[in-house]
Amino acid sequence: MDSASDQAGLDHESRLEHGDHQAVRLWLRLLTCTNLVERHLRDRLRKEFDITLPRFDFMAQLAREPKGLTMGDLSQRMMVSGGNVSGIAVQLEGEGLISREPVPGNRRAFCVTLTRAGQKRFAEMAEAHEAWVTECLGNLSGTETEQMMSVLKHIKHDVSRIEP
Amino acid sequence: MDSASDQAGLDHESRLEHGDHQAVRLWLRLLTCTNLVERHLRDRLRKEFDITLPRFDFMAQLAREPKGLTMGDLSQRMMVSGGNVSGIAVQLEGEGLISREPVPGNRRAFCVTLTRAGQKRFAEMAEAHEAWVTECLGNLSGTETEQMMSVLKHIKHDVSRIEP
DNA sequence: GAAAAACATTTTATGTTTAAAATATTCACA
DNA sequence: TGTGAATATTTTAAACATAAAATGTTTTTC
Repeated sequence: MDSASDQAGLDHESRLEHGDHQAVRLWLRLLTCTNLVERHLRDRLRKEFDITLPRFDFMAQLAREPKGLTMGDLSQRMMVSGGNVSGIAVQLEGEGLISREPVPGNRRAFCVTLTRAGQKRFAEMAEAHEAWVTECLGNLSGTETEQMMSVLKHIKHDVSRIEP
Repeated sequence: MDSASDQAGLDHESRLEHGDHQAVRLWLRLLTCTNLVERHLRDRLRKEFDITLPRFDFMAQLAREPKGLTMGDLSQRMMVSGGNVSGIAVQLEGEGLISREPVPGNRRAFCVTLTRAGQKRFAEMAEAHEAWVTECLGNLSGTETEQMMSVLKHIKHDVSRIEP
């Protein structure tokens, strides 16, 4: 067992040298690359529209669902905690960009929607945002984009099988 | 004027439908997927070693450079702000995992290194970390991994050409 | 029908992250 | 030299994020 699973005599020290195995190297590059794009988008959103990325995401979710979403829906779609969503909602409501109205049949939940002002503001931001994303990822060939989409799907599948 | 002309809802709606262009969809999938893996690793690091991802990254950078790094080096390599690195360093120093010593010729800078205890602790964590990453990304075929590495390199190149 | 479980959200406490200001040191150069 | 620019780091303030507790509402179950 020892000699079989021991990587051909690689001891602890050389594991450090050669330790950056394929998967780890891929992970580091993936992380670096995503952070690079994310930072770029965040900086531009802040500079051009004075808004943060989480607030933009919040509005983006609502823009896709004109009928509105509950706080729980938003938490789930944004993949952040409920308390987090709650805090952002207070701010956006204070700025008049969203409204929270009680749901007729359920006094626990709120229905959150973009206000008219919120829709207008988001439309401007979304257009710019899409252009920035295209600037970052739009130079890939059709093949590259498809490969990327496919492999990411594969990764997502693998990871979600672990998580439970 | 309101009733007749203001029913331009279709315009807005169709923009939403066709608005998710290729680049944006790729970006959303990339972001989701990276966050999924990152969250998985963070949870396990916290559960198994009671350490945060940033602290682990901090130590990982030092493990690669036994001669030590300055705070600025660390900030740059970790791609986070200086203030952030500063805060983490205080904590790790308090736990005896790193040491900060003045640089002979430069009284501004510190040379940060892993202590003996830090090296030992990191080695344990790194082994588990690599296994977790392999669990997430190790099921890809050789072709998939190569495609991913190649496309990510392309993206990184494109983005860094924008930033200035 | 009342107690218990589940649900939806907010509050609280703690910690992370950033940008920007502050502090201190070194370098460039007229 | 001596003044200003550049460098290295820390501090500060605000936004973001989470987990856990608290609040109020609905549903289940006996």
